[in-house]
Amino acid sequence: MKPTDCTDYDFLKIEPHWQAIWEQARPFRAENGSAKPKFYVLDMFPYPSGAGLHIGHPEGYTATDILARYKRARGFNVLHPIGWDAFGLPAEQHAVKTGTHPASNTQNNIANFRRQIKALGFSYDWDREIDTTDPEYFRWTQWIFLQLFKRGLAYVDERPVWWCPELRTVLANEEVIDGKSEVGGFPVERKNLRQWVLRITAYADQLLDGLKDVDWPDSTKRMQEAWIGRSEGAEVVFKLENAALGDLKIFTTRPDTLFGCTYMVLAPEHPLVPALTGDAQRQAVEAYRKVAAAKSDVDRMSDAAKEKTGVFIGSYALNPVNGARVPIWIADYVLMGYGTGAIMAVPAHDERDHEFAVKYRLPIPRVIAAAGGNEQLPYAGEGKLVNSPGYDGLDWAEAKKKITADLAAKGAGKGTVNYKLRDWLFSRQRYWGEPFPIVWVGEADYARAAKRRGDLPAQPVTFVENGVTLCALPLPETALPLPLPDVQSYLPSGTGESPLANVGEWLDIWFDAETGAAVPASQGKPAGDTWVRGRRETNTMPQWAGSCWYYLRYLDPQNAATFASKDALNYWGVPDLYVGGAEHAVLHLLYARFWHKVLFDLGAVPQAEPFKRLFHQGIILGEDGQKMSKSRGNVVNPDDIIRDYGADTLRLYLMFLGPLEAMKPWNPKGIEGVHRFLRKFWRECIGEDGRLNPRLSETAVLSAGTEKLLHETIKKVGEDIEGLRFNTAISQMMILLNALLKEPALPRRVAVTFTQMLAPFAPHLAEELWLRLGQPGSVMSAVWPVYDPARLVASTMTIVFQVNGKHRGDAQVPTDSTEADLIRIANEHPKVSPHLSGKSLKRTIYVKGKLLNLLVV
RNA sequence: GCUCAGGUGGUGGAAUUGGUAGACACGCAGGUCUCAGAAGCCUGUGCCUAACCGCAUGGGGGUUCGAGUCCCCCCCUGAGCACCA
Repeated sequence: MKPTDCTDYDFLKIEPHWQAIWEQARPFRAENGSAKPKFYVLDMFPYPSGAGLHIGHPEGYTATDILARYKRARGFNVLHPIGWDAFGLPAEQHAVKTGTHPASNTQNNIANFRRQIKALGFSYDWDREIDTTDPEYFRWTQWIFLQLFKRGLAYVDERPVWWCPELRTVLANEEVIDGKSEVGGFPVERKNLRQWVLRITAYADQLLDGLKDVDWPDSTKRMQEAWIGRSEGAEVVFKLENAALGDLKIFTTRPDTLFGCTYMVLAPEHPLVPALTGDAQRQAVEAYRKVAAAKSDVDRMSDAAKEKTGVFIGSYALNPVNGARVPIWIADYVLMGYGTGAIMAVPAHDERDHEFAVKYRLPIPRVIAAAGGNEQLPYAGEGKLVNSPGYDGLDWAEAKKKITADLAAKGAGKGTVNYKLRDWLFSRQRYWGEPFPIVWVGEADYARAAKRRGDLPAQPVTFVENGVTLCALPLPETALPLPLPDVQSYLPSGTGESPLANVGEWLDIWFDAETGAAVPASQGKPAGDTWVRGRRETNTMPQWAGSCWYYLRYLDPQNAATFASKDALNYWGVPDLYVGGAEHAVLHLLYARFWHKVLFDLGAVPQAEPFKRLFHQGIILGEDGQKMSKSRGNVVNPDDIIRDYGADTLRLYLMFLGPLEAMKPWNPKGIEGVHRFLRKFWRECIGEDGRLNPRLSETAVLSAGTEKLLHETIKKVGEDIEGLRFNTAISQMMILLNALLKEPALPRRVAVTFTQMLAPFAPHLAEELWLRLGQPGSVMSAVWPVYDPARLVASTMTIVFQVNGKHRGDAQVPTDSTEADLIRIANEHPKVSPHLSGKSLKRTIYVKGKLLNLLVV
């Protein structure tokens, strides 16, 4: 290894020089099976968009890179990987437009991202690079899906999607704006399609409990808690007046208010509605249901904010606590997807019911008395029961328990828990995603296959289409990966299915249920009774799938036998630190936790939580304080900054901007400051002729104050890196450098130590100076400097003098000064004594080593 | 509407957790070098002052010898959630 021959700090020469060396020598390789302690630091891998790297990427990536380099210097075997979350809609849209395979566009974008990331000098282990669109990667995504499938955690259901008749395609939520397609502005409607759904709700409690064990930002934990939305209450059974129709089940968190129930509300889609509708009401009910059905959930919520609506449907239910006859309404403020889709309305003690009851003139009897005699309704707080025969005077918490128990004894209810969390809609009607390793077969064929297969779910996953029951038969694990077939057109099928539905040869097959082999149905049935007629699943997986488990593949990315070996899983475990944007606080981080917990239950991973410590880097705003966007023209391109100032300066500036987690504006002037700092240090080491600066000395020693500062800096920089406080670490190095500039000579060993501290932040410059300062090998393989605690102790201290709490002066005094000494010094102090003269000292407060406050009158 | 997180110089931000508010950097001003400019270097820079005094961490009140930091009320900004019964 050699340095460049630059005489000046020519970063355009120095940075590529070192990047070429790293490219060739691969010094950042993490070693599986090392005896060293491990440290796994993970970035959220990017979606390689056509726009290239955004300035927000290098922000988080620089932070983790500094930590990775620091940890290596502290003797850790560091795993610091990167890869590509490369399935996704933009690549597919590009393919539709250009007719080229999305893979080619994706590979181009990846090449550009890789170039940009390498230009920043990040110490990734490129031997572990992964790409979610690589069949050797998604083979394991499909494998994990099969594990979920086998455990009954995947099922199919008809679920609504956005369908645009004009474009003849389904649209993602983000492609629908105000009820119109984003492209073309055509009207869209809800259409029910067969969808895969993952039973994440089965893990609701575990996902909630696990949050206790992780070191995450509180806000993110709370968001996940709110998203899961656990709520305890009771399911209460109301008999219907028309007993032939059975019972009406409702969920409530307030069984203590049952005596205050004056009407019931069903969601408009509730299955009992048609049977409960009276002839006189039928027309109004039908009309209301139609309007509600046309609205999306989003519309329903925004409309609802304005005013509640509903219709009486002409039937009655019987309150199980007192037999009261309660009218049944439908209203769209009750959602079919939560609880039982039906509620008891207690207008006195629920704001929404109150608003509705006022509008439709329904009675509002009070059943909870507020403690302060507060008469205002609605009242949702605590209190004692009133107007509730048999329970009057009970405290509400007590009454909840007692009423629930009494209902249970009568078989009219039970305590129960509900969640806001819904099962995860896991399919997309798209081309550019992982195909489901599933073939749909007839019931009889499934039954035959089941005899030969041990990897089927306890209950078959079925779907009825045109009156025919189809069963989901998985590919055997040995038949994975199931790659995407080539298609003629990336346009959707026109029936709402993905473009895969157009590929007849791939779609309709003879399927060997034992081996997973397939031949086109057009070729006729091969010999042997393991062959069944099938149609492949045409949906693909959502983009979340690949990112749900990528942190595990990095442990052992080339393994062809399993997603990661047991040894690798045991040695590396899960990331010690995960850094990424807060925009993933719920979805990605919840989905990944869910998959990880399933893998844990399978015995496939050794720990229950995937991300021990999580950190969100803040958003970098444009110069104008606005969010960066092309339309505002305030986007900062990393390539430009690297060209003008170098990667080291960009890295340093991104970290100097402010606390990592803060949202902060980019300031093009501010970057000059850190660039000057690097130049200053270069000039301290290298003279104008390109040789070592004569200021460097083997024999010189620092002044006592600067020597102390050096040790303080070593301490602070190390601690700040561990705590991800890079802005203050940099400012401390600036303080030290400013002091070194004032020294008569610079001891070479100090320049060396400074280079080491700077190395994680500005690695190219540090490597260059390390060699030029005559050090052997690479700065990265040097052991991190240690500070001497004895050097941190000063012989003098600064004491602040206050008179009646006001700062009046300070003095340097020997550390062994007593309070009496200090009072004497204060009295002699030219700034302090005027405030003391002619007054009498009442009291002194001495904070040892810091401050003396003299109270006088 | 609800729940968090924040409001510190002209700007980005520091402040050992109750002990010198404004570190470090940007910007600005003056000086130095230069034929000149750029770069560099030196000095200054919260506000008000000639200086002292005084004032100052969104506003108001409180606790304390002492409050950016703790407590109460209000205002503003950002994020998330938003009929979940």
